[in-house]
Amino acid sequence: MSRPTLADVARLAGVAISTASVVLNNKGRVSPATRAQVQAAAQALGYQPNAVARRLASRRTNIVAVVVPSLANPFFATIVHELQGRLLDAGLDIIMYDTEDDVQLEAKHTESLLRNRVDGVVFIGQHTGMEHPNDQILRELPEQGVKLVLVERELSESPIPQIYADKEEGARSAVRHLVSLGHRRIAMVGGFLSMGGSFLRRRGYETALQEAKIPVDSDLIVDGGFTPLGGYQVTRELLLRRPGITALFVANDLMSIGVLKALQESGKRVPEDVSVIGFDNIPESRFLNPSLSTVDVPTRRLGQAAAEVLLSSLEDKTTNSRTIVFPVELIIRDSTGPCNVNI
Amino acid sequence: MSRPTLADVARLAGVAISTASVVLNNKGRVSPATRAQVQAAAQALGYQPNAVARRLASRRTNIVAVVVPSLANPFFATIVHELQGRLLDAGLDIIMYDTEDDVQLEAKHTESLLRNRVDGVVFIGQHTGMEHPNDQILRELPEQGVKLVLVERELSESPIPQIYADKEEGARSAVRHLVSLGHRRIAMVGGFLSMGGSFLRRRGYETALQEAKIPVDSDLIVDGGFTPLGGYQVTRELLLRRPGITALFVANDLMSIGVLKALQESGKRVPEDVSVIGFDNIPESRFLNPSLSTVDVPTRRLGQAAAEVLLSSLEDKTTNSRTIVFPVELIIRDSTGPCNVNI
DNA sequence: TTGTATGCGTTATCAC
DNA sequence: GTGATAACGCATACAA
Repeated sequence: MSRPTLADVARLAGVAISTASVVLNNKGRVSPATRAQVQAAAQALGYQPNAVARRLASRRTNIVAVVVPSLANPFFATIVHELQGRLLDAGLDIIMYDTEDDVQLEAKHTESLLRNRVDGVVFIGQHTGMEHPNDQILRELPEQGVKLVLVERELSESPIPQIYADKEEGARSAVRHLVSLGHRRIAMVGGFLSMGGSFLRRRGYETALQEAKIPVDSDLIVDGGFTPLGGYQVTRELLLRRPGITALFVANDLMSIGVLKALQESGKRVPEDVSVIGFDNIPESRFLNPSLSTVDVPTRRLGQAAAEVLLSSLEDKTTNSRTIVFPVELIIRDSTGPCNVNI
Repeated sequence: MSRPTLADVARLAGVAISTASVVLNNKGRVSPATRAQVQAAAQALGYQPNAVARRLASRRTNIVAVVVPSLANPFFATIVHELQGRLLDAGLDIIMYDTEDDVQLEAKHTESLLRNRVDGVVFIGQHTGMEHPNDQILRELPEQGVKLVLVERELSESPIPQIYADKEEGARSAVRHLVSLGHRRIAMVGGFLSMGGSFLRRRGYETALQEAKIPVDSDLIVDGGFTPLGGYQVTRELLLRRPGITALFVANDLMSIGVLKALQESGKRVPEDVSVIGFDNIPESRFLNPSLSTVDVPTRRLGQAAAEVLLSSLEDKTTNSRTIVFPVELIIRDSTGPCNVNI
């Protein structure tokens, strides 16, 4: 037979459907006797409430959508991991949308999430420094009655809560660290530069250079696509074009792995000949050879904070719009050292 | 005003609700004229069908649940990434459950997915070599009318489709590679050994040793918890306890990073003094120092295959129970070399 | 081709 | 306390 419904439970318990509903939801006052009967009946039938029907009737889905650029990216996957834990704890269901870094897919998924009448949505992205094609869609979500939280994604002049790490300051302090070691020819390996992928980090990089009276040479800024292979290739190419560089600021640790390899293959010692500093502080950074200086990003806390903000936003009727910027920490290990080149 | 319903559309178009429904679902025959009217009305109102109501009425949710041990684990995250892409393409929604490697949570999530009346579920796990506490729950899912696919998780004597990589054979060939290089004191760094986390790899390891007439020394089998830090710690400890080992088979590449570090710190050269071979072939392995010999696991194809099997399983009424074992490939790089120790 | 009527499984608002 | 009963928004079998 098919799955038991509330009607089946009520019939077996000898009560009305509404009574059974009240009991199973711990709502109104019910006599202990009938309460026990209903619970026994539900137990006996192995009754599992139909969440779909419940949603339709209650006008609340208890679903939140999580929109993420790519689960294949450990940085985002970690955020999602933390995020979903809290959300699940709160009894919510999570519909996951992986946009695969595709703007069109993102828009499509937004429609889908709307059709699903989700109560809230967490949008994870990357600061681009420019208007994102889907920004307008995001702005409209609250009007549709959907609670929204942005993680690592900016939306200017908006009351929507935004949560992100202070990557600009992180980049600035990383580059200042290199400068303080005497480096002046400092390259930057970014990711998705044309799409603004490492926009804030680039701005921090440039700021730090300017503060040190070092001219910004856009020829020293290359795009490694955030992958080890990209970091490797782009560094090889950079080394040929600009053999004089003594330090690299790399926009994430994953790329740094490829960067270190390229350096090593070309006979450059790290940090004696060239210093390298990464970004993110992924678990493996500490164990690279040499261990990687980097900037620690509190990835997990980003996810936790997003969950908390959304949760409270879901409870309150108030449109609380707090924006949280997490500080970032410079981690100095063995891949950065004094500049040994006289200029 | 609230969101428009099908009734609103029908009213504006001057037709019956059912007609509007038929038009928007491309079902029965409708005259081009009314079709256009309905579409225009829907357009004008910005109508988005309510997926919840649709599900309740159609007795099909078009939702599939994905249950994964941990999204923080890149191996699983990659599988999920591939998986969800196909599923989303097929117009399905995905409810994600991260069990955080917790058996109880997994059981709880299974109830939740049942309440959601999902059409199908993809269970991702790890071969444990033993009965899993939740195995019984899995066996019952099909009875509830839920299509089920298992990825990297075994369920003995079951018609449920199972998809996994041939990790046992991979481990065997990895260890045989070490043996062919003259190694005899070969340690294994596994993960979650007590929970059977690297069960198949361990079996392959032992088989290869036995084939080479090398006695299995359980003292050489340690648990690194699948993390770089774990690999590092456990290797340091192993080196103290058993300085004579000349090769290590490591159950995943992530741990290998820590293993290499520990070796380097203790003055061992790789591969001159000690050979190391990993597992998974993650993108960074090629760029480690030295580049890591490993076993390539077609992670992405696992996800793709899971999607395809579930999709066809969702269409057919037939209980097609195909089990797919993906072959695995030995990748020899610079971290393995001839044994230079006379025994 | 189009419309009517019923049902999907709950929640929620009332009377009783 | 308890029980009818009306939504919830849509799909679908059937009638017209």
